[in-house]
Amino acid sequence: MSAALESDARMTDDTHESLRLWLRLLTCSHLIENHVRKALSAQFKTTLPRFDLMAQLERAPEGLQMGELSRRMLVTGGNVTGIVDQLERAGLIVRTEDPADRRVYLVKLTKEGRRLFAQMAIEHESWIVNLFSGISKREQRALNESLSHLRVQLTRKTS
Amino acid sequence: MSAALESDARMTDDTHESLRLWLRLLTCSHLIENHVRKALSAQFKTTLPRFDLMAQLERAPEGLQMGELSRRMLVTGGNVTGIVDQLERAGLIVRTEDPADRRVYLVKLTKEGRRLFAQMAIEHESWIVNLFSGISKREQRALNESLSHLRVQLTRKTS
DNA sequence: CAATTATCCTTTATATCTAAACTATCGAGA
DNA sequence: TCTCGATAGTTTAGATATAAAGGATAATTG
Repeated sequence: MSAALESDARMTDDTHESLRLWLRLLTCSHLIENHVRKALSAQFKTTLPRFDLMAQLERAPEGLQMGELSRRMLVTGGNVTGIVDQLERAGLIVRTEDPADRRVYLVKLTKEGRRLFAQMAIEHESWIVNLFSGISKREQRALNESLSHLRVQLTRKTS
Repeated sequence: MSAALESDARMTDDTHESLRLWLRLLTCSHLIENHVRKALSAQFKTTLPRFDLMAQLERAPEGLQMGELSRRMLVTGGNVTGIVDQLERAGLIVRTEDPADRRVYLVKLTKEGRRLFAQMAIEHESWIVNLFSGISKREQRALNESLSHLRVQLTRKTS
């Protein structure tokens, strides 16, 4: 991001390292995101947020509340409302009312949603495996370890 | 993303590792992005894409073409048009005409843009250093190394 | 139990973002 | 030169995004 100042004498080595790390993290994410977005659009006429939301629901067969979807997807509630509207209109998910708490919806995949997601997930797997195929399994494990650690720290610092 | 299928017997270890890696990469990016976005909004009433665009220009004092901004920021040309419009309206950048090629604009920071970006960059540095302060310098270096390698592979595979 | 506060979701206004179509200009050949 | 394909940038329509305000329901508390 502001690697613009990387050569600034004021910057310490730590600053240097952290800024570069952030820049690279963002670049890698965007490259993968753009690739997956195009593939989802070309092969399934759908979008990354919709796929992401369906993936969350696939992992939670009992259904999820709107707020829980918002937390897991790291986006605002209003955003979730919009994506759920689209997927519901397409018949891939349903809002189920909770008799115990009338403020709440339980969102679930429909049978058609589960069927379609299964197809998309298989393709998605192959795209990701291919994108990461250039780096060794040992290095992937090391990256996974470090990013897991980073995620914990970030969750602590940004919550 | 589709970690939904992580327990699927069909999945190899490689699939497992790559999917988890992609999921963690995306999560870390979003956590940092959201934090920086809120800080930019609160302290400078601006947005991440605008900051990003100004950072690109700061690194290129001679100015950049719209298309070059698009490539460096990993977003579409139409998107760059919109962000440049906003920043130009705010007096932070200017479109300069190129007499040699009338299709082209050279976009540059104004004096006010450079002044404001310098302030923002200092704050931005401190946010990033803080967010990464939970992991050791040695681990940051290792992450940097691996992500650099990954970026090369991704650029090859997604271009 | 009535009033207040908190929670859940949606709506609104605005800013990104993409894909695709469009305009203007350049450059390479016939 | 004239045409045609390539390049640079914008515009359009539609889907994500946010922040902030609003509406309904639940939970708390005096």
